[in-house]
Amino acid sequence: MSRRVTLQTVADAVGVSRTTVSNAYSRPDQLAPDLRRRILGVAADLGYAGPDPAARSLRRGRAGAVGLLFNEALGYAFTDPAAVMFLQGVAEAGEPAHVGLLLLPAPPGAPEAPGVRDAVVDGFLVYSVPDGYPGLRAVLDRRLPTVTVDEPVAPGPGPAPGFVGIDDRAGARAVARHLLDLGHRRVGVVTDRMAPDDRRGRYDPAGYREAPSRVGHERLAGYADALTAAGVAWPGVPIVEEFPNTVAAGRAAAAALLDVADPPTAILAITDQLALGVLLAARDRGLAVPGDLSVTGFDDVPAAALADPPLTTVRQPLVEKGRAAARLLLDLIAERPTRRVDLPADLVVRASTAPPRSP
Amino acid sequence: MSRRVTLQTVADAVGVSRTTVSNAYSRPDQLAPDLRRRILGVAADLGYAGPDPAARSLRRGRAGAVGLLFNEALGYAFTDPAAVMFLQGVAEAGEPAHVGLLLLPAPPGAPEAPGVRDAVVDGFLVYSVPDGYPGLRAVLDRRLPTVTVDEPVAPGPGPAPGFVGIDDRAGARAVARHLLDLGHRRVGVVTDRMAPDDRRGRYDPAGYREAPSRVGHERLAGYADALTAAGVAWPGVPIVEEFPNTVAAGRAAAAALLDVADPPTAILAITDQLALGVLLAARDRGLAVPGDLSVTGFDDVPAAALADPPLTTVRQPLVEKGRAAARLLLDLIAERPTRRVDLPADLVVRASTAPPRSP
DNA sequence: TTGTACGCGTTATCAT
DNA sequence: ATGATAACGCGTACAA
Repeated sequence: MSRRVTLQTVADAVGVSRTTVSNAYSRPDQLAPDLRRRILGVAADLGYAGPDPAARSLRRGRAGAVGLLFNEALGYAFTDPAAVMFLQGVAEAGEPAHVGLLLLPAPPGAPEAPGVRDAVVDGFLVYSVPDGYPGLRAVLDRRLPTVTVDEPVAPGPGPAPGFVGIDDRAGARAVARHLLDLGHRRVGVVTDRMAPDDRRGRYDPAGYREAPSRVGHERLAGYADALTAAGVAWPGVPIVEEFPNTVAAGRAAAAALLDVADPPTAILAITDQLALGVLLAARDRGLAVPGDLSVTGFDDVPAAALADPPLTTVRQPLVEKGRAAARLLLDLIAERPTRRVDLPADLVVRASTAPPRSP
Repeated sequence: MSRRVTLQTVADAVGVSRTTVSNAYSRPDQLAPDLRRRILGVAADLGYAGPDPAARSLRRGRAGAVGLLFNEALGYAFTDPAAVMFLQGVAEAGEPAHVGLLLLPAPPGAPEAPGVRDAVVDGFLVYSVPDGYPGLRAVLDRRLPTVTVDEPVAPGPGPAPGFVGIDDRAGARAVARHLLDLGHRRVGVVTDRMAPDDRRGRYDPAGYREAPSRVGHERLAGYADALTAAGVAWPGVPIVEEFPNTVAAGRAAAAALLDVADPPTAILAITDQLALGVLLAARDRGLAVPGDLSVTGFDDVPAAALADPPLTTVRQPLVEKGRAAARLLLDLIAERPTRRVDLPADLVVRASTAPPRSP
């Protein structure tokens, strides 16, 4: 077995210095064109695959890629339309800058995050990962430029992370008020996991060991704002927690809300995915939406508009969120001045909401 | 400005050798636990971010990540449900192995593919990229373990690429035969780009400078098999080419097929996305599906079942394709024996097809 | 359990 | 236009 082919091998074969071969690849203008051709030719004959990216990255101090961390298993992320749209935005903004996107495996369960430690990247994008997740700590420990999305983090040892988010509370307030304006007073709430504790069932704000997710907290607070202002006792509104953020989970959570003596006339779901599940649960029980039950979501993923009936929800600019996050990170990496980005969240009224049958 | 903190800095501060500090991070069992704690403590005080991944990767010869190349701009890939499901499968299979997924920016337009050249990876996954694309050449030049999906490539200078695909021809034949069995004889075809030439409009097999995509070629061949066998003259069936693979493109392509004197009673779309667009084009013209027009797709993405009417199509196991591709690549990287993987493609009859109104 | 010595493959700098 | 030299930061025999 012969030794691995490197710049030196090629240099020796051509009879020039390593530097010249390097230039042939990385700075074509520093070279006589025909010498360059000769070098490339010999390299091809020798089976040289080009400058080693790891060595190159080590020497130059740049990686040409950014790492992405998700709050769930990677396979799941591609199941969540909101995450996919975010990724789309990131890709759109990153492509012109020629940066690769390194998706990191960091399941919430595993305390270690070897993928994060070994990632050859210039910075990190952290999507919707509440402070306290082990993978997030590993990211912060890398002390690289970092942007968190949706969930702000306590500043760590490294540079202060950038942040991109929306006004979840105002959005939630708007959709809850919409329901109240229609006349609803008996409402229920379906929420995704509120903290890494992985609880299911009746939500009880007390007793969480881990810090809650900002998004969950804010959306619930927005609902509370509106309901309280309308005289509906907020602790008293039934809230069911389920995960992950899927249609199936929404269906299950709605069951707990619906199968009681005096069911709500409207259900606020904290995400569209969950709301889609609530729609199914209503159908399971022969309940007409919005006749017997009004249902609202949050996010406005494409499926929301296509649902039957089309979902009243809160729109957030998901793709733009990805673009903004990527731009912010690129600015951070280039040491350009940056600022926090807050995107809007607007109520979108469609056909899944109507006045309650019996007020 | 002080010098950058490295293993050596920490070693000096603690009064041990570099090796020991390295072990503290990478081989905890080679160390007295309390010495390790002291080292880690000093490292934290010094602001040491841990072993540099580029240097580590250079030294060990492994990257812990695989590169992914797409046939379209990255931003677009997240728009294509089939691509997203593929990614989901890849992520599922890659996560247990702790491999990162490096999504590479390589727009078909750009002849250079710097992202590919600089990718610190152990292998490549190439999704649906026809031989001849510049980015693909760059991948092959890296001479790393590679798996191509859907489109086989001519063996290059490096190791022979693995391949994962489905029996597109059989699937296409089945769906075309289904239409023929229903009594259709006047059909039209809508296809995605057949080659990198980026043509739109009436398809003419001649005159392409670039090699055609295998998938497109095979699916058309499958249609031809069935139609010819039923006595329908294949060159004679109108075929319209559009791109990219989107609902909008399908709508536009269908218009060209429908707005003629003697329109087809059925349209075979080469992908579900395009078929969904055909459905829209039919609605635009007040044509009932399947009453006035039968429509078929290919892929069976989730939206196909949810369409109005639900789409008759050919199912391919998209997520499984991703898993298989990732497993194959991992095997290749580990120098385990591998084989080509062929997945099934099955006809799924739903409500978008029926006998023609007037035979 | 800890230290020594060397090499991983490249690019920046400066000289020629 | 080309070459010599010195980092870049780390892992791993091997010896102690």
